[in-house]
Amino acid sequence: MSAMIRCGLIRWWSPLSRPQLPWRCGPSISFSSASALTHIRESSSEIISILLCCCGREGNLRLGSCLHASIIKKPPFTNQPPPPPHATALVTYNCLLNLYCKCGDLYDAVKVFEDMPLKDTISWNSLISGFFKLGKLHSGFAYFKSLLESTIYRFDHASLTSTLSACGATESIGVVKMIHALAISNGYHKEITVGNALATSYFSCRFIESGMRVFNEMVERNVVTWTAAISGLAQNEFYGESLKLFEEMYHGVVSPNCLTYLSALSSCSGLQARKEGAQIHGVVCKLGIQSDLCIESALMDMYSKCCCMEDAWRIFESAEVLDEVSITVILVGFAQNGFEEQAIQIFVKMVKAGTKIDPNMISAILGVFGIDISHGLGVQIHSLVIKKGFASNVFVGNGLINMYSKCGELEESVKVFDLMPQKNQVSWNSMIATFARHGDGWKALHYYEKMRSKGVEPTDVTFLSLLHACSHVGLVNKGMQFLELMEKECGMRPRMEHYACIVDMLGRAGFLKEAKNFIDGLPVKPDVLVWQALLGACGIYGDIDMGKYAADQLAQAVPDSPVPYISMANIYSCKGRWKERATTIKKMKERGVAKERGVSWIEIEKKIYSFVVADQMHPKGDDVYDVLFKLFGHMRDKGYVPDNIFISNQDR
DNA sequence: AGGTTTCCTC
Repeated sequence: MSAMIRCGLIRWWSPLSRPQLPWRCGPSISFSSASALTHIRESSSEIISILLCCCGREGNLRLGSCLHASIIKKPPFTNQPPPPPHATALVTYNCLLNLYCKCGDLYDAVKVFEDMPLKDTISWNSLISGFFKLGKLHSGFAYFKSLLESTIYRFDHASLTSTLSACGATESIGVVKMIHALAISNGYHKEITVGNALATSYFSCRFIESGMRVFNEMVERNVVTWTAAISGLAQNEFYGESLKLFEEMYHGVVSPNCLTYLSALSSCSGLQARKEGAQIHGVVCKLGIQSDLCIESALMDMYSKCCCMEDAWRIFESAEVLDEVSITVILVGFAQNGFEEQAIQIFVKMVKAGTKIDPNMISAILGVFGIDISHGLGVQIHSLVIKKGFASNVFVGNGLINMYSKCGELEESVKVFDLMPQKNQVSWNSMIATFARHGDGWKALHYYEKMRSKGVEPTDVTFLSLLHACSHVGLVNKGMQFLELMEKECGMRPRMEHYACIVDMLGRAGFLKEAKNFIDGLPVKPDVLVWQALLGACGIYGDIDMGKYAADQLAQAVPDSPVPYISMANIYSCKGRWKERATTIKKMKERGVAKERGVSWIEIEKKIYSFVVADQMHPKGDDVYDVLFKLFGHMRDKGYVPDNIFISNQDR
């Protein structure tokens, strides 16, 4: 019996023979507890240790504690003939400790630890990593500290790596630096696992340079090392550097693994690097891991972020298994690439099919709501949120605020916000944006003050919404102050959107010269957004000269955009300069720039009717125009006069 | 290991 078990275990323990998939845990102990116990009476402590390890691996606390009981009843290490008894006792105790830690029973783990007649570094490490793996970081750090201060026991490389793993989660950079120093002074820094853990922790704490320094100075590097750096860079949004490193690895001696490909793909998503992403797609196909669910999700995400929904959809359709993540990815892809209807269809299908819904999917689908999606469905999703018990999720709450806000239900947004048990920066930003969107700039500023008084730090989006609010209320000085606050006090570099917002604000207030001066003084080359903002303002004030300048700049930036021509044509129209208007339109046509024709549509009893200007296609067109003219009559009687300012004489 | 919410102009 004992030989059989041992033989099986040794084969399984050997890393070479251990299958990669789908085995994730050890062998199962199939015999019943009772029969196990009868054997145990005669078993050696070695076998008990092995059995305890097995129980630990598969989380069999019941059988494990039976074994523990049998040890207490008849301690194997005291009656066993072969010495040395202490060594055996230590191993058995360590296995026991490991069992309780793995099963999450830290209370008994500590009891075993305290009762151990003899401990070694492994005992300490087991307990410390047990605490960390169960998220009891405080106790873990406390035991690590005791180990450091102990005069009897010495820490080793494993104590350092398991403690480092907890530093990443808490972003405790101080502890990372201390462990780094300890590692160097004790010669453990050359240990590959320590180097890997150090690099990983530095990246988790956003100390990118330190992480890279550790990586660069490592004498030996394995897949884990490379992957730590590639994913560390990706997680800190250094996508380009991450991909560069991936390329270096790919041409080197160490082969990437599944995790490396996932990290590289996420960098491609961040960079919207379709070409590189597709290359990795090819590589994973060659390796035969393209059907791994994680790889599939990462690929779909990459294609979605590169606006290639057809490619993303192909993967989704051919996927044999779907889960919450892959569904979320496709929902976000459709939602953010302007395919709101498709996203809704998939979501509704999933709900109807009884697919497991999670909060991430909900916040993803809430992203489809905009001005042209009816809010009836939004209300249904809100009730689903309450039914599923997701109402306290921050992401879901934020999604609901925005859904109501974009559907024009301001009070509902406020209600959701007030009821949220936890709010984050995005929640506050969403409220500020909501008020800005609804034209209540003062309320937006008020919520900003409230946000700061609660100790919540603003983000760049906060400032964007504030600038938006200032723009609509005409608070030019306040807006300029916010820009300064953002740069000087918060140390943030404004994005082009911020600059465009300032130009918009100055322009709306009629400060066209100041807007141009502001653009001239920018530290970066202005882009489309900025010129569009200036051009828009010229349109409001009918400034032909400035408008021409802005339109020229815009046409240079985006040669195939109709916007500069149409805007200029409109400015000429409202000044009555029909000749220049005609020349502008002619120029646009000569350059082959096409204006996309505006299409409107209406849904009546699940049928969609679309129509364009002066449409004659509808079979009941005459009746439609009849009603339309009657409505015009009513409008005129009520005192509403059509605004023909942009329409030239020939079009009237 | 893969995913989610906020963002100027119209």
